[in-house]
Amino acid sequence: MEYSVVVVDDHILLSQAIGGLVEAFDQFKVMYLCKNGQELIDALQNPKNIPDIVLMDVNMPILNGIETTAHLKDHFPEVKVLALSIEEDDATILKMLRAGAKGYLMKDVKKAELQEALLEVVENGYYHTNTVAKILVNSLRHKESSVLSLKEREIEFIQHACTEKTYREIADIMCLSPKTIEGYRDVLFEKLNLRNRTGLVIYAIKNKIFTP
Amino acid sequence: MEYSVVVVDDHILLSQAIGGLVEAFDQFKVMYLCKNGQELIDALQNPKNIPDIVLMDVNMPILNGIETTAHLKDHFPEVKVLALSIEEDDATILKMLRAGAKGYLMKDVKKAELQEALLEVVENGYYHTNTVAKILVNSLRHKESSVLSLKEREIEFIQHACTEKTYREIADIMCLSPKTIEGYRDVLFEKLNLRNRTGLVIYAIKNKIFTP
DNA sequence: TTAAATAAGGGGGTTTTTCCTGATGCTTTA
DNA sequence: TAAAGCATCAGGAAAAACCCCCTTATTTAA
Repeated sequence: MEYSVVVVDDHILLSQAIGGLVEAFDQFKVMYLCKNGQELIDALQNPKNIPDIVLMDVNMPILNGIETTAHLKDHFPEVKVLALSIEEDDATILKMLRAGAKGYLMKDVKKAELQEALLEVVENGYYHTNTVAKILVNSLRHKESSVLSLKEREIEFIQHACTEKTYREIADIMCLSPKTIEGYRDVLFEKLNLRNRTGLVIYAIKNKIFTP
Repeated sequence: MEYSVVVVDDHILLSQAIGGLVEAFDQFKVMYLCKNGQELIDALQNPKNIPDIVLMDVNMPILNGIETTAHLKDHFPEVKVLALSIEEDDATILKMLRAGAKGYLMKDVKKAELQEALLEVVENGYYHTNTVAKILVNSLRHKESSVLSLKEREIEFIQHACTEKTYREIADIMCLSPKTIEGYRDVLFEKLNLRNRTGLVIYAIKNKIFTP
């Protein structure tokens, strides 16, 4: 019995290449390729197009891997998502797993490991490398820290702080007193252990709160 | 006659997958794969390992695509480098071409275009997509602006400015007077049209002078 | 071989940021 | 219902950042 696989990746060359690898595995067969999450969801409207496994990239235009995975968990829970990405930061991996991915592979895995991961996922329902396991354990210790505990208004402020605006200007835009803005800043410095605005900017970019 | 190809990419799965695609082309054969520029250069010490074409990723640890390409231009000019990357920003593409790459492919090209590019490179010596051609034209108009006209010392300063250090601390590290550091800053603000340090940080990240 | 560009440094003043402590009112909750 | 939590705002001081205008060598280039 062959398991069916769909590859979702906005880089066509890569999805074709990865598809080629999967085809080479006896137990697996590529059904089709998608350029983004929306294409996949559209395709799944036809029950004939429902695969056993989706090999999903994380960064995609239109509908990214996280949103797409969450959608699949709700509407096609029988489809197993295996994330495959060059993103290595903890926050992204956690988001993906929380969205329902059964495993997370860095793109620097070897061919054999891809095959093993695919097999594990169809047979046991999940596959996690040591790296990912460590991140999971860590995330429990630091319990939902950093990004996840930031409030909406704070995130909005951070995004403005990543521009050339002064705090006074940010206050005007957010319709708050400059002193309130300074309060936000002070709380964030304390909470995130930062010394100054430059640190905040770097933090925001690292944690994808702001994208340059 | 078959042309020999070497794939250099730190993501093993990708280099294997791309290698698989290349193998499928009648006219081309994969000699071996490398995980970074250093591995490639080491391998080339043996004349038997010199390929016709190198398919080179840009972002790699140890020795990146730009440095590696520059080294090949000097030491193995007969080897044709075809860049293959997800990086799409003008500065990177220009650096790569200036380093001696014969073409630059985005990773979202189709299989057929990869084959065409490979053929063009061995037959005509170069292959450029419309996108890349446009960037080249543009770069002539804006003649070497921005990043390229920054001096070594300025770049070093910018990288420090992207941390939480104060200017005084940066001055100590760079063994310069704080006033000189302020001079660097003022010149950069003027040259790059910025208002404050935050702007400088964002500029640095956008232009890959600093990577968070 | 002058002139221009570059690199390093400085004086002094203004603005912004940073760091305190504390106050008000509103909502949640024990 | 009293306490606790939270968002909002304030005053003031000190530090850092920003801005302009300037000097002195050294190197480069016309």
